[in-house]
Amino acid sequence: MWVEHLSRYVGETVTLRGWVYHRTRKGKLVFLRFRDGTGICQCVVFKPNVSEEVFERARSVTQESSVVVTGTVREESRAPGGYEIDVQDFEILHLAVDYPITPKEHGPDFLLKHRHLWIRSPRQAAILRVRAGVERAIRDFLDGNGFIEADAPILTPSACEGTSTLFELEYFDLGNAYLSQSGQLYAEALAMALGKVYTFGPTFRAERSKTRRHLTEFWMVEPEAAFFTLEDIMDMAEDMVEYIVQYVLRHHRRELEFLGRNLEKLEKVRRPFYRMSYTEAVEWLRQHDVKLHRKTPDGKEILVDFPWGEDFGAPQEEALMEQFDKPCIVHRYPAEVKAFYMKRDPEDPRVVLAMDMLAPEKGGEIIGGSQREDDYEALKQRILEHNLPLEDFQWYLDLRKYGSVPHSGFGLGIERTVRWITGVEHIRETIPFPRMLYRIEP
RNA sequence: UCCCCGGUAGCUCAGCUGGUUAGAGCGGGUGGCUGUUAACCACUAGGUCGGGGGUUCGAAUCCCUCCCGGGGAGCCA
Repeated sequence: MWVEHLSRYVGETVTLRGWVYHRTRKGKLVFLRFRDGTGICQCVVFKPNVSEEVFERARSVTQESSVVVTGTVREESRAPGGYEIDVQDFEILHLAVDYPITPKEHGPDFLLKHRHLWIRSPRQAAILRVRAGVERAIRDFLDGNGFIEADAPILTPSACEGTSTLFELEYFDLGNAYLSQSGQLYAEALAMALGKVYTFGPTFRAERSKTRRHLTEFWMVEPEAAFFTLEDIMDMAEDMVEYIVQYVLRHHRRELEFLGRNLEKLEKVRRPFYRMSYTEAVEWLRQHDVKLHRKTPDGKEILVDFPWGEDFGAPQEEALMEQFDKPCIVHRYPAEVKAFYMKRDPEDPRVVLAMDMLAPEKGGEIIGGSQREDDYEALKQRILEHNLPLEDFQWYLDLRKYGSVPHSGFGLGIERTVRWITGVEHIRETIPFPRMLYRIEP
């Protein structure tokens, strides 16, 4: 018997097992806010209706004690949720002593130190339910479109996107290994075996970033498909994000409402999304006088017109997105600012066939993807240009040696997507146990 | 790595232009109340004012330094 099914049992006597979320005492009445993970319901203990011992137990029970409640379900407009339990019997399984998180305000440091308890609060539980919904929607969409889930390794021998952001560890007698920062290279090999694949798992970046958009451990889904071009992968990314948002609206409306999310804005997330090339985006930034902070060699800060060739930072992306009410894909970035494996645009060798999807409402970058370089010599050249150890990439070059085909893929960050859809400000609330620059516990 | 902000009761904060025994609300405890929604009322316990050093007759308050946290930049999903 769970709280979520309570409305089916009006007039009946039920037994609920769970925790005391809140208690109010009022003379001969005790109100208990009871939660069991599926929902919250109010239990009323009225002294004349129960034994002396039961009333005393209810009166003295503490927040987050585990309890068994037996009583009659009734509709009651004064109760939060519309239903309440008229208690006949009340048993304490375990009395919680000095539960630290009260219904009042707390600071982020305190809450994060108690993350193992913080997740019991209704707001955190709602966010984690939406997260589960986002993950379910992703698998639903990809499985339904013929993509095979194929997991990439987490322990890897080399870098994927450069060596500055890797967590390093010792791997027996074989030297250093690293925690994966992307499953993409393996996804490419899997796509050559299975056609359309996706990897889904945790990834790790040893970036020293301290913002509300960064975690050192985050989850990413990375679809990769043989014979897909940049255009194909952009269409698919739009399809998938539309599906995720509409799925969550359908299945987690209650949680989104509880979180205070503006649902009308999410309803608008329908294809087609906006699209512009990097070059068009630069023109827009210049026309709208969005400048770039630059440091001169003598350390002075100056403002300059946004130069073609520079990568966008968060301030530029935010300025660009203010005009849009749904996501926008920016494509064809300068080759210099992007990863070595991205294919050059045959129509403009200065740019690569890459794309980022930016979410509106300060959602930021949620997707990064590209068409991959499929020519053996060109790829080898890029690896050398980026000063990467060729021997580590021999297997990856093999993919261009034995039946190379055009292929594309992208990575979608789960936490950033959950952050955007729920509207929570900080990414630390979108994963059960966040890993950040200065925080690894609990 | 760099820039900005902060650290006072279990929690959230006030006090900080130096001056007696350091305050409030919440939470805890005790008592009161049959409808509370973060209840209310009364009483009560609770503090090396982040650590170290310095200035001073006197430091929570000023200075130095270290530690911890928050926000942002860069980098990225």
